[in-house]
Amino acid sequence: MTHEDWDLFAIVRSCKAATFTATTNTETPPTPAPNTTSCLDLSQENGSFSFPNLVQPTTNGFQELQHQQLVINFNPTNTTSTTSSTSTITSGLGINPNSTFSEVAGFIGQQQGYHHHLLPAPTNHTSIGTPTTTGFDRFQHHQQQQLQSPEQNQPPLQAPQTSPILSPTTQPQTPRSRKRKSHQKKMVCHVTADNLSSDLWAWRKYGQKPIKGSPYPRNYYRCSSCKGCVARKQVERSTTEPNTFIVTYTGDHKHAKPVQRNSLAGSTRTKPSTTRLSEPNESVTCPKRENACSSNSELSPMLSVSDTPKNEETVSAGEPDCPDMEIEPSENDDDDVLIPNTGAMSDAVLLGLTNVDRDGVSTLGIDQKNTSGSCQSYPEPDPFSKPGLYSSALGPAKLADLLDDCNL
DNA sequence: CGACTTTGACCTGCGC
DNA sequence: GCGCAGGTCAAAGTCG
Repeated sequence: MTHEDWDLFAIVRSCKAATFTATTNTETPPTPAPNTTSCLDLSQENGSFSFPNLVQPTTNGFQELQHQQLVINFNPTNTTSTTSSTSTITSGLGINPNSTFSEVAGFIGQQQGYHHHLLPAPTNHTSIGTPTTTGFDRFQHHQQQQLQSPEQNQPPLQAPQTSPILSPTTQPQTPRSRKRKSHQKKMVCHVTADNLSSDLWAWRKYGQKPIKGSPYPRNYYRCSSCKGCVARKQVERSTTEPNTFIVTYTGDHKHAKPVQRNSLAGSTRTKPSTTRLSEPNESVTCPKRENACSSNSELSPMLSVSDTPKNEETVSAGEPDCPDMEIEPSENDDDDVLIPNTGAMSDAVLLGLTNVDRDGVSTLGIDQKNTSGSCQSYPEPDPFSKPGLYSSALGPAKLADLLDDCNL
């Protein structure tokens, strides 16, 4: 398959439903039959599927946060704290923002059969049932909650600070802080290749490295919605579950969450066609950088997640975006603020990790660069790096073409 | 022209 | 201290 093909395929997939397997952990068993839900479907349910933004007229991230918080708040048992190693969070997949915990749980359960996600994992992993996009969002809120604990009911959503950017706390951004990521707070999400998604954030690839012990390279992305944004995302294919990708989010978004999926990302390549796949609220969309930054008010206090060394909190999201979220231990809780992204990433991205034949066969086709050490060669260029792939603002027409090309 | 991807080089943390 | 591996930078090239 050619590079092109792959790209197309990726794109197509990204437009198809996202399938999330609720793989619970790395040690997970065979990938459960994917719950196939199309993006469209998901978004249909009342903005469910965590595209609250898409559905609700949000002008900034606050509103979203607010309602998301609601979702999180309902969980009294949520013991996840910076110190605890386990917590259970359930959030609604396509759930009404005002939904109660039970509602949400029920919803998830019935909808995805993620019941098990509602239960704390036997291990130290935390399960979270979160739907798409918001797997991270929710997670984020969860964190926020934690942070806000006592003294603060501090309205995270409250008036945005004047300072365009960054909350003081989340401002590490020292030039080139090379702190070992492994020690940073991060969220690990396991998603299936089929899982497409809806990552509203705009990501820009800035590196790719072969990972020792894995035939698949790891791709590094940073948020491109806003210049100062330090949010990062790493995507790599699971060696044990070829069909599963491990997405790791680190850093903190310094701007409002885009309401529209990857809109722009500042790219001129992904020309939004006249008709967007997404919703109406474009005005609020993600921003071209300037806008985005200006509203970062929403940045709320993030919680440092877990610190239990070795005990990662696993957030199994019942949501497609992040069926399996793990909060990795971090040594430095202080400086690393974890920000959940919109959980899912586009299929294109995910798929990009490896070339996968249309029949699902992985072909390891990625350009590889070898920086130091183990060098593996990947025959083909990174498929999802092609312009327009990552940013998913494809117009229907274009999409149609692509689909056509893919014989889909 | 601006934003993106690619990719070699560089930097840093970590284990020995 | 050394070397490995992971993470990031930044120049070059591409694309719309």
